[in-house]
Amino acid sequence: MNLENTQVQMRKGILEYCILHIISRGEVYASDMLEELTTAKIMVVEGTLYPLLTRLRKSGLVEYKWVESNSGPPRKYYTLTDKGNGFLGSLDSTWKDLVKSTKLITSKKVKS
Amino acid sequence: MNLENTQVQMRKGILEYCILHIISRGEVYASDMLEELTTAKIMVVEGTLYPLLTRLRKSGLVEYKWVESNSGPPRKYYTLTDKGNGFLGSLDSTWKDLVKSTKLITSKKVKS
DNA sequence: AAAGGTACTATGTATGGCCAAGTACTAAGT
DNA sequence: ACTTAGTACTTGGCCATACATAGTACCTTT
Repeated sequence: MNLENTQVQMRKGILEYCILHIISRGEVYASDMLEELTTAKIMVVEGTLYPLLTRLRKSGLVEYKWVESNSGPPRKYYTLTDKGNGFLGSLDSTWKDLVKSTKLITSKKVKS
Repeated sequence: MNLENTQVQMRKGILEYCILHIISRGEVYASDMLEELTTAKIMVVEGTLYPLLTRLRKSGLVEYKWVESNSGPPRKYYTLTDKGNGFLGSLDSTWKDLVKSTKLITSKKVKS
């Protein structure tokens, strides 16, 4: 039980939420997402992102289409399905509740 | 990949953070923690809490002393160690960063 | 002594993030 | 034409946590 490990655990599920949000804003492919996540200081590696995208697709939350690139191999451009949109809405609520609950716990003063 | 599952994943790591916070405010035993977590709408069951407390103890973040109860078996009252206090401080930063990063992602407007 | 409640323990399952190695395609250098 | 480097995506295995479930131990009440 070290710090690094706990930080990893804290990210669980949140990544999925962030990815769905990014995709909801327009067609993107994996490298776009990695860039945006990195900018937001959420470190992610390929081995995490690609399996996650596969899970999302298998669950019918996202879909993709191949698009040719003029500087490398073709890319999978992802978009949200209707189901994915509904799911994202639920996650919004879940996340807000979680932040609120945590704030309640962590901002409580020492009992007198 | 259903909603309930994702909600469980989102909680990972956060529970540990909340528990440490609760213990940091004064001596408590398991049922006290369960009550406070439930009040904050963070649902936890015994099967999750007790193993977590054991992990925290084995890592030297918390310690406990037995205290007799006048209405049942004796209880383990937990307190934070110095190490636990330092750890909690780091988690505070980690959590704040995570919330900030998530906000950055989820509040971004659709690209024009 | 029996019944019920409280406090804690132990075992097994599932999931997701991560590492590491690998495939496939394109573009540029020689 | 062949090699090298870079980009995009895939796959298999490992680990830690949350949870369900069952079980142990102790105390009080009747």
